[in-house]
Amino acid sequence: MTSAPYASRERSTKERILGAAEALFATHGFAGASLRQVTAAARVNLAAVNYHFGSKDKLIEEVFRRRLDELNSRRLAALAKIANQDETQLEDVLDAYIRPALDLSRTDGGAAAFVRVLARAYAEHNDTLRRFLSDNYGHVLRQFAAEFGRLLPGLAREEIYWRLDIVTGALTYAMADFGIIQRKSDVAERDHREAAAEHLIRFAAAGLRNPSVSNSPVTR
Amino acid sequence: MTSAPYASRERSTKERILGAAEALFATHGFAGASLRQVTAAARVNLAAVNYHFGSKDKLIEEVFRRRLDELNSRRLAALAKIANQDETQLEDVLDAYIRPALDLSRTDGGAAAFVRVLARAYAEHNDTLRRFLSDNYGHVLRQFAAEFGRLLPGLAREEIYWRLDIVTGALTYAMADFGIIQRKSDVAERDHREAAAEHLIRFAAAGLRNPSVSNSPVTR
DNA sequence: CGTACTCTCAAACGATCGTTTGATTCAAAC
DNA sequence: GTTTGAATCAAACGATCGTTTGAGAGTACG
Repeated sequence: MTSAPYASRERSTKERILGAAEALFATHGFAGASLRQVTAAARVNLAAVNYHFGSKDKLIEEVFRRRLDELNSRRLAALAKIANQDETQLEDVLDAYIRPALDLSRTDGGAAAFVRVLARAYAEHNDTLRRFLSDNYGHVLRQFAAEFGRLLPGLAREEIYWRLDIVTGALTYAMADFGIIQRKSDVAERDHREAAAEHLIRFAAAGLRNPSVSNSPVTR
Repeated sequence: MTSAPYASRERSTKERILGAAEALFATHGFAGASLRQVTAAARVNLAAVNYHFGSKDKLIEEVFRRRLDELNSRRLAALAKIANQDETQLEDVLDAYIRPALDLSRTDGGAAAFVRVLARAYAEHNDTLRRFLSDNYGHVLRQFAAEFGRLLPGLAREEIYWRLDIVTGALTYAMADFGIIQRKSDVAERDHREAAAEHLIRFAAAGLRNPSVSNSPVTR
């Protein structure tokens, strides 16, 4: 149980599988990446996946849980530093929401692939996977919504959620590097992400500060 | 060639395959939906796909081309009505960009599934598919960027593209119905989409109108 | 009629999929 | 030294995949 005879020679078998699966799922999708590809990339035996995780589906779940827990705790830690303080600006809360996500997408060591896995999970529209995300995500969203509501007292709670939803959409898109903006070859990945984060925060701040309209349709 | 003996009895075999493929690709992904599922749903023979389209990859391409051409022409038609006119508001251009996309996502008859296929295509991160989208999409984006630039003379062209990219992200997210906002059971699908479009347009207008900042980091 | 051609169909092809099996390796427990 | 049990391995399992085949149905044209 606690021995793990091979554990010290490098990263453990489980970790190598998780890393390889994360990268391959991001590139080829859950159905598109086979366990043979995963185990070959991780340089472990094919049977190791079913031995350590039970099945391919369980492996997918584990890939999610590992990164999502880290993202959630980073976001909440950043929020805790600024919540309910007088000098807190709207941009600070957006920063706490956006930057951990974009940071995760540029971490080396395999985490970069996760954001595309996450985006794909949304696209999969798999209800069980969706509920899994909602369960591990809902309380974070509620805490951010509360802080946004404090800084934007003129907006109804439902309006807050509408706008936060828009921000999340743009952020998800940016995380997956979907964008049409081609990073110039002389701009480092880090700088590009930083520019994306700043643009997104400023854009979102302006959108969130927009005064609420009563019930009229869009001005035409 | 022109006879098509079975064509008149219902929709053609090709059309039935395209419709079924669109729906199943959206639900299960390109790799996850098999040709046996597609042909069973379309009530055609398994070999019909390879006969009419050549391969599964060609079928995927055709699913895209059919809907993308329609979206592009609708957007350009809406833009042509308002471009380069004195009384045109920023919201009008956003409407021309956003509403055809959201309309397409609520059209019955199968088109609704396409938006999720489109979102998935982004997530797939397939370079050939990406280039295909860029080729059939780039000129539309440039025309919109030109009109936005006319209405926002204070913004550099690169800044326009950054912000338009953010709008596209939020729109893609909304099209796929990824949102965290749960549509209430007493709200019709149409009304929900309409509310999403209006929120998105207002939010994006505020974000676009935000004055450009020189080179300083985000206000903290 | 016969010929030509398009389309459909059942059946099978080889390849690859996720999973299971049973033997083997190796470190720790006794 | 023997036993124990976790971990790894090659090999095979049945199922399903995309694709191909060859025969047959149906229409149009001479």
